[in-house]
Amino acid sequence: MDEKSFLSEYSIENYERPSVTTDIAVFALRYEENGNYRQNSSKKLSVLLIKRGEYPYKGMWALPGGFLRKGETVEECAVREIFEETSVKPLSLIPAGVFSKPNRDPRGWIISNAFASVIGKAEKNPKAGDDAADVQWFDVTFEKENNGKYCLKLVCKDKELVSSLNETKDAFGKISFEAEEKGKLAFDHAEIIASSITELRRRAKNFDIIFDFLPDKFTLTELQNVQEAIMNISVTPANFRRKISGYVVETDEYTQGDGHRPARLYKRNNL
Amino acid sequence: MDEKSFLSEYSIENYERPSVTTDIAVFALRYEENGNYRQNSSKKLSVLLIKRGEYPYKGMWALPGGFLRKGETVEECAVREIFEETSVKPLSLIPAGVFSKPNRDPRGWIISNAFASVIGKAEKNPKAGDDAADVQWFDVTFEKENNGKYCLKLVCKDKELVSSLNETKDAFGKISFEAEEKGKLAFDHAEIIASSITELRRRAKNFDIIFDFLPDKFTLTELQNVQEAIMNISVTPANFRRKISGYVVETDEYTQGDGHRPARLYKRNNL
DNA sequence: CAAATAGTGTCTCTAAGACAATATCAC
DNA sequence: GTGATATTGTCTTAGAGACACTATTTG
Repeated sequence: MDEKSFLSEYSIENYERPSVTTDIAVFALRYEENGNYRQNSSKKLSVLLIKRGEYPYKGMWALPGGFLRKGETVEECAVREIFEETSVKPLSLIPAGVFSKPNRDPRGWIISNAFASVIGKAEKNPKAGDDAADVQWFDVTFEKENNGKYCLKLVCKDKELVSSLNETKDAFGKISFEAEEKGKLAFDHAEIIASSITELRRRAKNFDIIFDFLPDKFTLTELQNVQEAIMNISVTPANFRRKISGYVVETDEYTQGDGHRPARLYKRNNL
Repeated sequence: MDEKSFLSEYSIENYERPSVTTDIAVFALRYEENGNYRQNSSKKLSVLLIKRGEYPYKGMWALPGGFLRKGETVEECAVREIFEETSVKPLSLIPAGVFSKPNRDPRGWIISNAFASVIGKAEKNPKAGDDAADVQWFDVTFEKENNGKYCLKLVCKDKELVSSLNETKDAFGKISFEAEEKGKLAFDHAEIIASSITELRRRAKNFDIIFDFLPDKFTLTELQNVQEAIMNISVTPANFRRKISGYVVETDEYTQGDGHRPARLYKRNNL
């Protein structure tokens, strides 16, 4: 028997198979005006959530996502699902882990490929797709508390979803999060969001994805605000500018009409 | 209708599903004696490959791996498959990407969760499992060449598997490898090995996984050799010792009978 | 002018890398 | 003693962080 005849007789149907999905934590910055004409808007990290219109977890909030189709990669699936459910096109796609615990989905054996994703300021006008009752941006805070637990807080106007997570290490030292209390979040999505933020922060540290949050041209202060919002830190401008200098190129353009000194616009240094 | 009755009527069988596998690049160090009683053995990074006993790719070399079973996570699947096929138990398991291109497997729609894994010196006596015709450790070199391409060379005694890969960036800037010429490696395993080595090197840089290559107690020179073998670099001992000092704890034991000054044994600093 | 942000200069401290020097064992 | 590795010390340089200072705009 040769390979060709082996393959013609081979039936993949003989084995039980799981369903495969992608879930995507889409991040953007929300700009909050503070009523003072000369003060810059403050920036908050926010994540896109869908209110589930169908069972299971009907009425609860969840990440956009859906089933992998034949002929597409998990990355293509992620982009398609984001667009179908929220009419938003992402600028980046960062693997955030595979979630495959046997009982993570009440519908059955379903494993999820998680991604963190970023869209710029301009494109953030989500429309709810067919399956979703609502789509909203939620402000994100994710912090370690004094008791060693992590608190994930998602806020949208009057709605507040709070989860408490433990950091766990498996036998191989891999760190992940386990939700002790997941608030009104569907499935294991609190854990996926926690992993996504961790991955996002790791990359923001080396200026890896901060550019995706901004238009082509931006001021260094804006860029600094992005990093600060993602990582929940505050940096001294002089030091930030020194560190970022190799990653950006200056243009001849400046901001205008802000009630204070204009700022030079920069572009990313694509090296 | 409530959630319970929704779930009782829900049939996951209505959707077409892929098969899901794990493939694991198991790494260890091979010690090469060089015939001089006072000289330390040199260390080479090696990866465990299986000679396929069945179609497809019968007779070619492949990574150990296999199908995900119901009730296990992808990590558990990886550990089980390594043990079944090679009788080896890994010390670490590092996600190295999800490979889901539609035609990556001639048997059909099969997506693979790749892992890089490490086993210590002691446990490296592989036995071939049922499906495998042979199991061998291959010395690994993986380098960027002058023409910008990457060369993956796997050597075991007289056998030499050479692959040439291009570094590709997808629309979102994610870097992966595409095999131009994959030698005698089955499936897309050249690409998986390339991604695994990249991930391994990234972690070795922060001393993240170098301890897994050694027994509990080790000398600092051994530890340095591990990092050098993985990353294909050479470091000045004085500088390595300073950098590693926070990650290790000294013991009162020393090596003996090596034909040169004894070395203090250290343990990992589990903090 | 006042308020706010933009941008520069400088000091300190740490860490990385290069390199030299000394210590200790087995034969 | 010789040849090998083990271990420590020192010099230089690059970079991070803290902080003070100057520059520029709009109402």
